[in-house]
Amino acid sequence: MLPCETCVVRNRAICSSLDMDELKALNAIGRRRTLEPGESLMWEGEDSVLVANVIEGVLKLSTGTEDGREQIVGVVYPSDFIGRPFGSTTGHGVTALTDARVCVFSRQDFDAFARDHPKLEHKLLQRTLAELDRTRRWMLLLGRKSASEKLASFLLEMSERLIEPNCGHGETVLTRFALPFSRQQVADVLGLTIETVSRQFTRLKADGLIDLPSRREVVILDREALAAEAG
Amino acid sequence: MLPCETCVVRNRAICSSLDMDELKALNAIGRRRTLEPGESLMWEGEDSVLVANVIEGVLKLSTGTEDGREQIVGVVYPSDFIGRPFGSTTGHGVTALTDARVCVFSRQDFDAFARDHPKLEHKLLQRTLAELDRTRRWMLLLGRKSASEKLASFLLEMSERLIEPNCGHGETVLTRFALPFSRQQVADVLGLTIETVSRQFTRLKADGLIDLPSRREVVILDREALAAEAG
DNA sequence: CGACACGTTGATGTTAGTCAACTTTGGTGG
DNA sequence: CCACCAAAGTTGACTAACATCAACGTGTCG
Repeated sequence: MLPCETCVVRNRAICSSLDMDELKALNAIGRRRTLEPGESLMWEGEDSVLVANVIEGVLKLSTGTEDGREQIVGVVYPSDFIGRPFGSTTGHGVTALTDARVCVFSRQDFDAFARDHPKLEHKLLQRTLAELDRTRRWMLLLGRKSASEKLASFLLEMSERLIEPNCGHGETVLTRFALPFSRQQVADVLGLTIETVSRQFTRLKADGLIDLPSRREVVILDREALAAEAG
Repeated sequence: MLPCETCVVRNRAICSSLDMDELKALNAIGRRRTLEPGESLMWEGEDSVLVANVIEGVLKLSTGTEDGREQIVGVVYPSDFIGRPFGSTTGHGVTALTDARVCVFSRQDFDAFARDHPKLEHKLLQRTLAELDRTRRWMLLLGRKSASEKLASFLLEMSERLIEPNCGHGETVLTRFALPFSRQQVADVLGLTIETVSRQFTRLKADGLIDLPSRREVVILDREALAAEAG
C-alpha cells in the first residue's frame, strides 16, 4: 500500500489533483522525512535541489541581511508546498518550528513530473497565487502598522491558521492555542525586537484582550477588541 | 492580422507559450485598453472580474488600511501579468503610474482558456513563483531595513527593472532613469513618510552617490557605494 | 538544586514621524 | 510671454515610537 493512501494531507495538498496511478508515480520519486524544531530543510541562496509537501508541523521561511538581521517571510502548515520548482536558487531558508514531517522530492524529478501533469501544476498555481495574496497582505502590516497592530494581527492570523482540519467541521477559528513561535521568532515575523514584542504581549494581557497561561500559550478573551487593535 | 503579431511583449509575456492558432483564440477573448497616470484598472476588495497583461507602462499594486494608510505591494512592468485568476476577489488595487497599455481579459474567459492550455498555465506559474520570490525579498526590506537602506535598495531595483528590453542586449542596468513614482509613492513602496524619503534623497545626493537632475530623474553616480548603503 | 535559555521590565537613545513653514516646478490663462 | 497658482517637494523643529542596553525574573532539565 502507498504511504500516500493514509496521508493526512492527501486530500488537501497538491496531490489531491492526482488519480491513483499518478499518485503511485509521484510516490516513487518522493520520500518522507522528519524534522526537529530548529532543523533546516534548505538554506537561503542554496541551489534549489528539493521541494516538499508539509504533512505535519509548522515551518518558517526566512531571509536575512549580511549583518545578521532576520525576517521571517512565510510560515507553512500541513498541506502547504515548500521550495522553488522551475528555478535555480532558493530565496529563503526553511526551518522547522515544531516537530515536522514532510514529503520530499528532488526538484528536477518534481519539475519533470509536474510538466507531465497539468492538473498538478494547476493546483500548485492556485496555491502559489493564494500565498502571493497572503504575502502581499503581510507587506501592509510590515510597512504601515504599529507594534500593537502588528501583534494583534499576528495573533488573529494564528488563531485562523492553526486550526486542526480533522477536528470538527464548523469551527473556523481558535480561541486558545499553542504558539509555535518563540518571542524572538514572533519579532522576526513582525519586523520588531523581542523586547517590543514582549511589551505588547504584556499590554494586551493587561488590557484584558488576551490571556497568557504559559509562555507558548495564548487565549483570546476579546476577539472583537483584538480585531479593532489590529487596525 | 492579429494585434498580437506586432505586440512588443509577444515574446516575453505569458502569450509566448502559445502557437499561432492558440494566440488567435486568446486574442478573441481579449481587448486592448489604455490608462492614464492615476487611472485604476481594479480596486482592492472588488470581485475579481478582470486579468490583464501589461504591454506598456508601469502600474502599482496597492492596499491600504481603513484609516487611509497605503502600502504599495507590487510594481508591474511590460510583459507582467495582472489580476487574480482562479480566485474570487482582488487583494489589491491596480493603478497606472505612467501612461499605460494593457491587454485585458474577463477573468472567467481567461480561467477557462488557461485550464485548456497547460503551457500557458506553466508560464503563469513561473511568473507567479518569480513574483512571490521578489515579494518575499521586499519583506526583508520592509521589516528590517533603515530608511537609507530602503531608498538605496529601491533605486538599485529601479535601475534594474526599468531597462527597455528592445534597446541593446548586454546592458543589464541603468545609470540614469526617470522615476515613475512621486515622492509620496516612493514612500508608499518603502513604508516611510514623504518627508523621510525626501531627506534620504537629499542625503544620497549630498554624499555624491546619486544626482537628481530633476524631480523625477535619478543618476546613479556611485553604484558600488549605493549597494553598500542598501545593506 | 543549580545552570541556562527564555522572557520581562526599566532606563535611555535613536530613528523616523509629525507639524509647519517655505521653495520649486509646471501648468494655465490673461 | 509672463504672472500667478496649485501641487509637489524640501527643510527645520519637535515628538513619539521603537530600539538598545542592562538588569532582573522564571521555568526547564540535567
